[in-house]
Amino acid sequence: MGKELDEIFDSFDKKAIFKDKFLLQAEHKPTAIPHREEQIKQIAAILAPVLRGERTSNLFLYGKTGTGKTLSIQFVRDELLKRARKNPDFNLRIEYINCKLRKVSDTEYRILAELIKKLGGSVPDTGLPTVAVYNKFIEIIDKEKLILILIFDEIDQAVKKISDNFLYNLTRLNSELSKSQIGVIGISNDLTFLDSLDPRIKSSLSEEELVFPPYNALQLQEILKKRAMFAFKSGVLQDGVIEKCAAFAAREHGDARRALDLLRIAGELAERDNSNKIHVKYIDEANEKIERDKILDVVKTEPKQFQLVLLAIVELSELQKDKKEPVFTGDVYNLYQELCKKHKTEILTQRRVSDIIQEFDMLGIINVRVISKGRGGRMREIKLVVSNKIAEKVKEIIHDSLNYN
DNA sequence: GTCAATTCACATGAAAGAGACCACGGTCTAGTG
DNA sequence: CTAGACCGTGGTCTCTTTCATGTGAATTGACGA
Repeated sequence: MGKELDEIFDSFDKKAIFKDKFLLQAEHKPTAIPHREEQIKQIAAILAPVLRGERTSNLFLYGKTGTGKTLSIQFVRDELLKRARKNPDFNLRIEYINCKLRKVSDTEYRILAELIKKLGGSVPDTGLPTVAVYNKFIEIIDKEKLILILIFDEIDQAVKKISDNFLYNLTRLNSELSKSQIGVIGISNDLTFLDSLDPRIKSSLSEEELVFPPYNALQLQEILKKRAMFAFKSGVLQDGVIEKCAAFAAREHGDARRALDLLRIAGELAERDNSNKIHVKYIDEANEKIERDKILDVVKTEPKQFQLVLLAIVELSELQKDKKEPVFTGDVYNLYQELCKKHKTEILTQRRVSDIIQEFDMLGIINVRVISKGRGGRMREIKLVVSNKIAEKVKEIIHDSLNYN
């Protein structure tokens, strides 16, 4: 056994593939962001007044995932902070909050708590009235002259969960501050988000707007090439690998992050195979692996009731596959009830299951469309978007986790 | 045949309850001098 | 006398139920050509 392990470790030691894998990881911040020069300049121009200690216009950024929004804004942020340090007249703080992380920001309370924590205060996780947290927030900010810029990434998620008067409160907060000033930057990948807002909030939040268009395949290639040059040893990339990665990602609305992930995982797969070259086939494998990991991870961590609902969906779509009939809400609910009985679990109402189905849609495991069959009623048409192989795996996992507790 | 009303099977919303967690302030207890 | 243990109250959170209202088009049925 020891010898075998040695072999495994040895082969990793040789590092046949990577020179610097970190360059391909999502956390890596490149020093240059290709094809985003224009946006960066504009952001900088909009935010520049903070260097004089003035409030900036609120700013709103759109763009699909992986179009460089977060990267660009963080780039500008770092530059601003670098400069502002030289000016002792006031404090500049730019805080970044990702509203997608559930633990951080499912509620108004938590977002505020998170902000306060970042600003050096502390708030209990629960127990205080929200108003008290607001007051504490204001108190902390207004202690001294502070120019505060709040960046809310994926702000649409937060608003969906909370309601938009959170944003209203926030934009109105300036009037309660005597010394300090707050600027808000919202980032959203839902292009229709602004339209769904209350007009008053909309106008105050989006004093400035900026759109990040998706990268096209050529741009993606360029980005990948730049990174790959330093991330991989020379000569490990087979011809066409970059092109294929770019093509895959371009299909996914020009998602650069996805492209980089693909490349990195393809590299890892090659490494595991003891290959010293990344072949095109590894890209396909990597693509599959990303999908699989994403879904299996979700499935594993989902609570029992969710798993039962998903199991019902998976089994039904299996049944219906030959007939080419899609699955509908009612079918799912019926089977779900049976499964609950079988596993001695209490049965949730249809109302709740309806919501659960919708959550699976948002997680990207199923595809949902509301259709009307005329007098036959109105319901969701549910399609599983995972391959058969993964669906099988999902079933296995759910069965396991249901039987073990 | 045509057109509006009807009807189905849910979707979608709003409100509120249950049970868990927690902070805060007050009261009680035990250890200390 | 004081620090810490121990309540009770009131707040939040998540998950869920209950009640209410909305909805798109197939079907129905009355109507007129």
